[in-house]
Formats: sequence, structure tokens, C-alpha cells
Amino acid sequence: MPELPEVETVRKTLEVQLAHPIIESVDIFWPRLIDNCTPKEFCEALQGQQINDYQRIGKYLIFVLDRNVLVSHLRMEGKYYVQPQNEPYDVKHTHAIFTFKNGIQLRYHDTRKFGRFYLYERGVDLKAQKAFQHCGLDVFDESLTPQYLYEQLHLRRITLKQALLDQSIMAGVGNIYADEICFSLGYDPEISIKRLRKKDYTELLAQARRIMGGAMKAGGTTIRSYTSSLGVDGRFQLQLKVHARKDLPCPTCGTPIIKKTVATRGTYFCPKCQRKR
DNA sequence: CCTATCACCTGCAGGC
DNA sequence: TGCCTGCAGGTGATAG
Repeated sequence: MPELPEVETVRKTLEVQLAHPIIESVDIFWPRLIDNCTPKEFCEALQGQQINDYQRIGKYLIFVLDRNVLVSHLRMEGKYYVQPQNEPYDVKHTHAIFTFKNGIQLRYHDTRKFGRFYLYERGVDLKAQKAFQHCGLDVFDESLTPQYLYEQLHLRRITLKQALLDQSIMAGVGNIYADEICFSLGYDPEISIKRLRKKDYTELLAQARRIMGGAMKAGGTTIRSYTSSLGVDGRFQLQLKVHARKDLPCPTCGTPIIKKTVATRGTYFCPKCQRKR
């Protein structure tokens, strides 16, 4: 479900809706949700701690507590709901509930159970932990430069789309925005990354940041049924130019958008505007 | 080290 | 209606 802009929207929403509550208790209904400790250890550790801060790196959401840091990756369908304790919830797909002292609950909902939680001691170097072992620099990290992207990518035998999706280099771009970035660059998603010259990486980074920044401003993208933790569905709709627009006219030239599989992912592009080399 | 493929899960749309 | 297949905004493990 969520790429960087959606996770950022969730982060901001939780910051407003929850502020800094104190955890009364935690219930885990799907044990494998917790990646690096047992549910019992997880629940006992969190009890009594306050949520002090909400952060994000790439697609990871980070809750900073008094003594621990809770890292949450929503993968395909993870969602948070902020609801009062007495409100009914979807028992089948709710896998974790955080109950706060003020009677509010934070409920983690995940149809496909792909999402994961990681618990760390506060103060450890997060980037050195298991959750982040394959996580590169966030799209908006100030130390992310065109030079770095060039060094990491230019010798690899992968397509442009694969490069954009590779979280170990630049973290945060997913399948939707990879297509949108390829469109704004005017490249076919399937071109070899080796076709890019060193100078092209400046534009690559600029367009990645422009697309992701615009999506964050719009509050993320909703296709199908993604709902932010506000519980709104479709209020924030970013206008996508190519993704999920098979057979619809290209916004630039009117040519029908093509859908094909690239790097095992459904990929949309304009066969006329996006050059093969 | 690099790349490709499978595994993890469930629900839904479309074809027959 | 029911069954089957393919597909879904992700990523880790594993096989070459």
C-alpha cells in the first residue's frame, strides 16, 4: 500500500491525532507481526511508556518512546486507525491494538499480514539494526546526492525501474511513483540504468524529489481502498499521470498508456513520450 | 557480489 | 452461482 508519501501522511496524522499518549497496554493477535522479539516481550516492554515522537525513514514509520523505539513497516496493506476503546473493530484483520491511558486506541490493520514491527532500545543506531539492513538513504536525506546515485547505480545490470525500486540505494519510492518518475523523466522504465550518463543523475534525483514532494503535499495517493489513519478514503487524491491508467490517454500526447510487467511489477508508461534510449 | 525467483498472506475482479 | 487464475502500492530469503 504505502510508499514514502503515504507513510509521511500517516506519520503526520498520528502526530496530530495521538499527540503524546501513554501506553496502558498492548495486544498482539498475530504473533509474526513482531519481527525481532516475542509478542510477550513486546507488550511488556511498551507498557507505561509514552510516545514522544513520530519519525520516518523511507517507508518505515518510527515511534520514539521513553526507553524504546518501535519501527513499523506497513508493506502492502498495513493501516492505522485511531479510535475510542468502545468502538467496534475488524477482528479478522486487526493484528495489534495499543490502548492509551486516555481511552483512545491505536489499531494496526493489515489484510495480508505482510507488515512488521521491530522493537529496539532507544539510543541505538537505527540504521545498524536489522529493520534497516537493506535500507539506503531516504529520498529527502540531505546526504543523498546525484554523485551517490551515480556511484551506486551506473555499473549495475538493471532497468531504470528496478533502480528506482531498490530500497538499498534510495529509500521510499514504490511501484506507483517509480512509474510517475519515469514519465516525468521521459524514459521508458525498461531502459538499462547504464544508458544514463553521470549528468543525468541530477535530473533523476530532482524528479524523484519533485514527484514524492508533490505527493506528500497532496497527502499521498489512493487507488483502490487505501485509507489513511484519519479514516478518510480518497479525500487526498493525487492525480497520477500514467500509473493505473492503462488504455487512457497520455496527459501530454494523448497516446494510450501501455501496461506491461517490468521487474515483476505492473508498469505503466506512454510509448510515445517515454524514450527507449 | 550480483540478479532472478520464490515465499509470505488475503481478497477481489474477470473469464468460463 | 461457483471455480479458477491472475493480480495487488513490498521485501526478505534463497538459488544460481
